[in-house]
Amino acid sequence: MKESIECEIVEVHPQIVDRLQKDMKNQEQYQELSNLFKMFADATRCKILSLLFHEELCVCDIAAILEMTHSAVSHQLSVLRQNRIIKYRREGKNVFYSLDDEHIQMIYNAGMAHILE
Amino acid sequence: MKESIECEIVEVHPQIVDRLQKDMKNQEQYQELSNLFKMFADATRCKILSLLFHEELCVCDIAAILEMTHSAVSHQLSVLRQNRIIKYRREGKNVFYSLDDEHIQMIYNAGMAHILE
DNA sequence: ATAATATATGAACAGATGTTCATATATAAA
DNA sequence: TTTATATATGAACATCTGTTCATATATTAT
Repeated sequence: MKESIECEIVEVHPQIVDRLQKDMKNQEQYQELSNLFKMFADATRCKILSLLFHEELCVCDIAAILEMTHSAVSHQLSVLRQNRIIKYRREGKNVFYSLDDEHIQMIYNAGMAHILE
Repeated sequence: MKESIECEIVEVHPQIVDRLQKDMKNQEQYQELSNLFKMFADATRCKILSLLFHEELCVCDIAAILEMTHSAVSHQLSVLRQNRIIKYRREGKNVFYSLDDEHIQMIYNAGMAHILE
């Protein structure tokens, strides 16, 4: 704690700290942003999203493609749905999922571009 | 388990499943992609990155700006460094951190565009 | 060499996350 | 209505994650 308190008083570069601290005022925005990225921060969800880039799919097909239980897939779809990443449409017994907006693919592609460089 | 086994045998749309399953072969790539997004999936790391978009900064300044302990900041910088998101440069007692490549800001901006829509 | 400052790091801990299992709901067919 | 199929969901559990605390290392000044 000693070093911490001293450094807050002494501040290595006070003008830099003062200037940049103003950009940090919107705490909620960073929380929202990190929550968005959290949706991409799991391999299963990345796979689901990359599948939905092709076409809308029902839970059963996604589970079959990924060789996972329906429950695990449904839970992840629920997370993605609650975070407005995907939307759904019921058709008889099936529920078809698709992307909610095209920003999602842009984020995904930006990440993929980094991986593939 | 019953439903799961039956559905893997019956497969709701076999041709769709067969076709899309081929894209799923590169499991490692999805792991790598989700690991990349994990770097953005924490509010503290998002703040650190947004600071480094402006200029290189030392640990002490980042800690002062974010009003966090040096230790917490240093741990996060260590995570970002190990994942090649940021690089560092020592100058006397200070260690200055900066972005490792410009893809990082593109990913961040794509996420921010979604938030701000 | 000693002290001070800046940063790094290991261990511990609490909280978050993802899957599984069991069960519930919804729709359609018989 | 009963049965089968598709999906959803709550609880439990193990694992992962982020912070704190204590301590270590590195550099500079005295």
